[in-house]
Amino acid sequence: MQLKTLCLGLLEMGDATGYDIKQMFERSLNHFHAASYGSIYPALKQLEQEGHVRSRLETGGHHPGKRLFSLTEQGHAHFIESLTGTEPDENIRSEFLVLMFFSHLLETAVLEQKLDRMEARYNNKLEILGPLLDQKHTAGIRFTIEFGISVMTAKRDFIRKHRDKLLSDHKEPPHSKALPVEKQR
Amino acid sequence: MQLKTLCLGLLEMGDATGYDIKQMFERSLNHFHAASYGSIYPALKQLEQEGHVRSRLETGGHHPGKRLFSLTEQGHAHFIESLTGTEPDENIRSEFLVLMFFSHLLETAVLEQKLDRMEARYNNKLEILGPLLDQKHTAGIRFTIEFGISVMTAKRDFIRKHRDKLLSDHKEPPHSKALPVEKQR
DNA sequence: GGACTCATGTAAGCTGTTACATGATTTC
DNA sequence: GAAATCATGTAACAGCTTACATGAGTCC
Repeated sequence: MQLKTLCLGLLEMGDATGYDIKQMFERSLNHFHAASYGSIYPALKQLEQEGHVRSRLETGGHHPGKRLFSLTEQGHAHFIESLTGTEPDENIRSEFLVLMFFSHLLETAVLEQKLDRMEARYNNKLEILGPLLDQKHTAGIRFTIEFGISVMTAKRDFIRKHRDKLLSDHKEPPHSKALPVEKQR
Repeated sequence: MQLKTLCLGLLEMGDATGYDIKQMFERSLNHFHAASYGSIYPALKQLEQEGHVRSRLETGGHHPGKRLFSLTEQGHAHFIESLTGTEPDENIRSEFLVLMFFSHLLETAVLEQKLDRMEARYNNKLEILGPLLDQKHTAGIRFTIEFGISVMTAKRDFIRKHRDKLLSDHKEPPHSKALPVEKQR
């Protein structure tokens, strides 16, 4: 699924600026889809050329010059069609697991640091997801949040459970130069 | 992390052809990183230009013309450095969760189909991962397989647990045209 | 002899990121 | 008045996928 399609979907929830859409990505879709301004603004522009959205420049108010986008009938129809037609799937690219795959080539201290950082990262994501449950959501959105929490928890707990054994069984790789380990921020 | 770095890593396990590397991706890294021939062969070519790998054409044997790649000292050093320097992280792009996010816009039958297909997909991946545990692996590789199994299981079980409630609470979206649902393959 | 697996590679192009460039408004 | 947030956009280019093109060897 392209970003364009997703932008269309987010406009189903109400008119929004490019900035607003970026916020939604960061707040609600963060754990399963990212997007940058450099792709959002061009996507919106293209969608307008294709007639899927319309935009108007705000004149009064606090922020004159703001460009508010809204979905057209055509855009709505197109979105539903795309949704129905997309196969449920996932793309995962885990640098963490790559690191683990080659853990026998890492120094023990480095391996330990990677495990700890990843655990912290999962904890961090859980701390962001948790409070989202207090808000009102559609059943589907709630599903995505709870799904995210379940999966992050499984990942974090897996690290917690296997960390010590992995480290105690670990041997220093040959030719390791014992460089100082970069400090955790 | 770039594909080039990963190819270097796979060559740490022994000399290999581009084809072999593709096989490794499909067999062992499948659940956390994909790669196509169209990216593997150019990556290998570049790595050779950079002096990180060397290649020789097989002359005798069953497959003359096979190009076997091997890591150079420089390539090894570069790989270790890259590994040590990469932050443990993940990139997720889940079309499934996008679908769920907008589930209120899907017809009940379509939603049901998406959930079932995703569950089947997770089951499928579990069936591939399970037998990998019977083979001998480094502790790190075993970690990635078991991690994958834990996570896939959590995802599949989440769907199983929430499927019925989501479907029974679900309302047909307005203006749904009740098109026939594409049959499952 | 047909199907499948092994094996290599290129070209076009899609999709997105990073970094840059700018400026108004709000909060402290 | 400084910092943070709100707000829009572009240009360069990275990185990968898809589809194409080809051919030998193996299994049944």
